[in-house]
Amino acid sequence: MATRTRRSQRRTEALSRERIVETAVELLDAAGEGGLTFRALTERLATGPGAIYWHVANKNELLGAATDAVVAAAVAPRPAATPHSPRDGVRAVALGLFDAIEEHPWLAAQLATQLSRSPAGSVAPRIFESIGRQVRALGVPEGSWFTTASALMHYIFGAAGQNSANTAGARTLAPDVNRAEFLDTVSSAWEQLDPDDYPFTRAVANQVREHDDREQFLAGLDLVLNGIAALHTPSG
Amino acid sequence: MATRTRRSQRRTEALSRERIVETAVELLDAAGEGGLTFRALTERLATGPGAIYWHVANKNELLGAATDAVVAAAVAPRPAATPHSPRDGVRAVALGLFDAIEEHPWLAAQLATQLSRSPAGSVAPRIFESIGRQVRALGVPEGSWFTTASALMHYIFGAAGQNSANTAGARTLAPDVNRAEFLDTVSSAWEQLDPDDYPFTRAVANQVREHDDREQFLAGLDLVLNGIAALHTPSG
DNA sequence: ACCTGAACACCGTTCAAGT
DNA sequence: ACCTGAACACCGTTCAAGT
Repeated sequence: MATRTRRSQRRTEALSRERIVETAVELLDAAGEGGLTFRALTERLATGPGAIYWHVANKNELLGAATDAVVAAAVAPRPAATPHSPRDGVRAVALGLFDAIEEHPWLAAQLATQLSRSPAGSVAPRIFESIGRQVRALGVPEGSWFTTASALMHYIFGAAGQNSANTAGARTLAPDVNRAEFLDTVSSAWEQLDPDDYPFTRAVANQVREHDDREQFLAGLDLVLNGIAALHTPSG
Repeated sequence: MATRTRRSQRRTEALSRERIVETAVELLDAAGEGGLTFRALTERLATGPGAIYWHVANKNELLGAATDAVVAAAVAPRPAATPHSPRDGVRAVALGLFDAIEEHPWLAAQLATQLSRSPAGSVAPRIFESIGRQVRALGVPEGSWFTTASALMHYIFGAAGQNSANTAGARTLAPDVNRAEFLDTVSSAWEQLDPDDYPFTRAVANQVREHDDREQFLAGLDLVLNGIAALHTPSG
């Protein structure tokens, strides 16, 4: 059923698990994992801690529910977009997760934590299904589905996580420092590393400064897609 | 265990930042992130919180130092092993990180958190340099170094993180349940998903049960390596 | 310089009591 | 069934005081 968020009349709305989760996501977005406390929650929802505990078992479950809600929205197929090719399908799913992690920087660490706590939960299958359908569309033989989908998922998680790290890092440094300035800081720090210990890192420091996150994410994704194609080319 | 076990010999050793970090790693290994508290630390080190704060600024810094210590050990080149091929070099570095995350399950989430807090810190360059040297050895042209090394690092982080999730998950379920039984549980859960919503995930549920983590990790790594080779083959 | 330990503010969680 | 809010155990951190 379609659930619509109505931002008016918040205070008169009845307390519900859904509204608690929604508020939790807002608090996480606003101030990171440290921003989600039961006190902040009770204040925003104008209630007591006992009321929240009636709807959710504990903070871990709440974090899990917040993670699931955001992931579900991220991998939900967009109505208008029908991909022209299987590769575009993979890119669409990947960018959906990439954007979600960028929009909710707390998500990367939470995915690692939540997947470890309950991989049989709803988050892992949701993501896996979404990626897997594209793998099937790529023409990968069934015996390789699991390995291929896993490899894609791992690349996407790793890359999106690192990317959100850059976004979050830029925020941590200073509120008014934008991403370009932040990358500039990292690049400069890398340029000043010991030449004997860090020759490679120093050599690419300049590429750090100039790179575009999205472009790089897609370039890496293409690397993985090429590897998949190399294994399963029909012509041989 | 209600009785506190304190190694009396410890007390005679001088307190140092190094010993604090070492003890922090032990606590993290034993009980996860929740196991690292200043109270547990003071008990083990037979001291007061003020003494610890003389050596480390706060808990975040301590977590960062613990992460760095473990990563440094993981990417340190092993004396005996000289890889036979560039690909073997990549595999060696990747497996070093893979094993470290498996041995220290808290590491995956900490890497995500710590890299976001200070990407200009020591952890990111350490890992990047280690992977980058292998990328250079692979013969990748310099203009693609950053993208290629990033893609490899992202895959490794994502895969190793997911893998540690399985290890940690097995521990969470029950102390005496081993990994095979845990994967069996996940597999069964996936088999019971809604056929309309999760056709792909249900189809691969059996591959979840049968897969070997290390094999799958290396198979995915080869996928990425094949993709890299496809872009930069000097001749066929 | 290095350490002690009581004290403080804040956190997640509980529960007898209300509607 | 759903909510209130005081209370509890525990946490990270501080700081006047000691050596």
